[in-house]
Amino acid sequence: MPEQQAESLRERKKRRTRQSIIDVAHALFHVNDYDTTTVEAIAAGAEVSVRTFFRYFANKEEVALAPLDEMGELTLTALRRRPADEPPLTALRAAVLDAWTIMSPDGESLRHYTDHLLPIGKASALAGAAQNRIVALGDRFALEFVEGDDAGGPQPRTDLHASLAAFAFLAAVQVAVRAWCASDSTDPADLVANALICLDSLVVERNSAHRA
Amino acid sequence: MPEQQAESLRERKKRRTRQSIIDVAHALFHVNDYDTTTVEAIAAGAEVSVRTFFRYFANKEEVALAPLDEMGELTLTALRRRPADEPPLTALRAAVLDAWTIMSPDGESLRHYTDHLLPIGKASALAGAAQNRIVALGDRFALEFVEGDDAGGPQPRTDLHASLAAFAFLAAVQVAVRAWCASDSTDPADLVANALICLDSLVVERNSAHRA
DNA sequence: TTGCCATGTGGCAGTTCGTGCCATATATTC
DNA sequence: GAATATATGGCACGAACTGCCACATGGCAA
Repeated sequence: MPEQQAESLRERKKRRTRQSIIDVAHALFHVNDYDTTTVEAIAAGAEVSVRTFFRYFANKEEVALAPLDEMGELTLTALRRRPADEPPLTALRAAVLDAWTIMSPDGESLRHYTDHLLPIGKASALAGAAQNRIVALGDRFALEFVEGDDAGGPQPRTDLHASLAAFAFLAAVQVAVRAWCASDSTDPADLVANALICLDSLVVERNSAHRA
Repeated sequence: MPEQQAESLRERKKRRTRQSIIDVAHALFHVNDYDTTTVEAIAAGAEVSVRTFFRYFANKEEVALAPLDEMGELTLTALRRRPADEPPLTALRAAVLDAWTIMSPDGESLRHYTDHLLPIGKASALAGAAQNRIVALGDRFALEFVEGDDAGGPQPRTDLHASLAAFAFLAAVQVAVRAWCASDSTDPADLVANALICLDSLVVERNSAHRA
């Protein structure tokens, strides 16, 4: 059998356990909220011990933000598929739209993503943790724009510009997401619309509205 | 006595206790690091009970980030002094430079600020909490650009643009701060230089460097 | 001064998150 | 089927908080 399953029984079990924990956790987050849901309850629901829970996830935040991480990976993958000579913001804009729409033709991926967005937006304790992940993601985005240059050493200017593009982009997405969470819409299309407004106005920001 | 002291004895004691906690905490953060410094040790150093510590600060992060909050307030004050017809990013850029330089002629304020920046940058646990404060600050910045308009109701487009300006600005500052923390410089002037690069390139981002 | 009231403080018990350690159970390999 | 590797569970423990109650201290009026 050439196309043997690469996953051993052990790995399959681990994968299922991990997914089970995620599912149970988010189900509980939906009923109660994040803060009042204890790790003990999640572990019990997933039929593992609390100790084992912490072997799969370093902390409670991590399981809550797992979907966000997934979307980050999707976007990073989409970014790497963009032509190498594209300006950073253009590439990032296209990448996130790819990750949100094209990469899930039925829109299920985006729906699955937005379903977990509200609980995150409501739990203020999660906002900080989410920002941590976003910073890490921004650094990886930035790397895409500097690596490949001749010298491997630090290039302050280039690094600054690459980081700036990445984090300005992430700021735009976050503004869109936060506005979407604050609105009473549950339609992912509204989120995309918000994101388009923000991303488009990012590059023409210098001409934007004046103060009140 | 018309110019009587507005502060009662009680308020003076509270202020001193609060400042004492902050000072002791940051001194300890400097010796050990943030994570290994216990609230118990801080409370003991400030000669208050742990219970009282938590009456002054909701959590350990809050005392660590107190200097950051101060600088945020300074910047917000500086922003409000800018002419009302200035474009958002221009006003924000001027405001933060004012807060960092002009508002403390001797540069002591900025030095005092940067002294606390390194410990924050090193403690990853603090990064998330810092982001929380920054988000709150961004919202207040954004309010400066929408309030005063005729209708008090929500104006999605305006809000999006105002928020975007605020958070893109904050992203630029953060990139500058992070780069400064990552470098081995302890000179506040280098931080200002970084910030200038980031803020200036933010408005011309569309013409910036291409991918590797 | 004396007394009353508001408020700041300390101590203690208890909950939750998170970790180190060790014994046990389950998978993999030979 | 034995030897080995790895996953799991249980327990004890530390640290961050919180609620509750008793006490002390400052502010104020008679």
